[in-house]
Amino acid sequence: MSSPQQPVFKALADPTRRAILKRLQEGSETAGEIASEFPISKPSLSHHFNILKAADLVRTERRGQHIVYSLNATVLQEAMAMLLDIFSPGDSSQDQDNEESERE
Amino acid sequence: MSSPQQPVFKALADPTRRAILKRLQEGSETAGEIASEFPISKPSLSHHFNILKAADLVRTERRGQHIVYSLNATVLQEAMAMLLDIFSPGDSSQDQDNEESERE
DNA sequence: TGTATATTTAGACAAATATCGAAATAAAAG
DNA sequence: CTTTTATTTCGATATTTGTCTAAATATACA
Repeated sequence: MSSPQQPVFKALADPTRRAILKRLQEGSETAGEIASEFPISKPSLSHHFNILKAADLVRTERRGQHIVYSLNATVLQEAMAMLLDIFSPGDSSQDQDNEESERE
Repeated sequence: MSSPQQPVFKALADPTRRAILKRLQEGSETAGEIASEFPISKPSLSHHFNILKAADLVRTERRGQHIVYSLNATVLQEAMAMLLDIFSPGDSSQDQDNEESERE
């Protein structure tokens, strides 16, 4: 319960971080491997990792010198559930074409 | 195809804007009505409206002096679809407990 | 212990963002 | 045409964000 989604949506707002998540979906990777795939510096990536960790979107595991990052899909699902809730609150009847409720 | 989701996720990153979307889900409202529900100034709200419009998350309709805002649920659905794609790319079998990738 | 490799932290800086009050625009009403 | 009401645009400002280089920490290994 009590999912503080602010950090999750903040984390998802950056394209680099979304790309990291997508990459991690295909399998856990070390920080260095991820860094080698992006055109930004390792400290910058580390900064993004911190934001993803703060949002609980990724988990880390030390393996020798390496730190392995892996995806936490549960939080991603919760974020989706919250989006679902926005456009159909507590009900499954989503009316895609939101007709004009003429109330004054 | 070709959904430029950057502005959508940026728009969803702000709690005020998510609250606006949630409010609009319950029915279209004029700018003034929405503004009266939030503790920030009307120019600030107008700024948020612009961001939501740029992301195509809301539509507007002039009605006399008022401007009526309504939700565009389709774009919200597309954002969810993209989240879905992050944690299970092109497949529907979502494994909630992402154990250490025994897939290739 | 000392050196190499992997990753993070510290500090700085430019760009983006959220906010405001004041002024501008648009439509309605007198 | 002037005033009133609704909303946006303008200009300013403080905070947050993404990025960098340099330095620090942590582990492995000779």
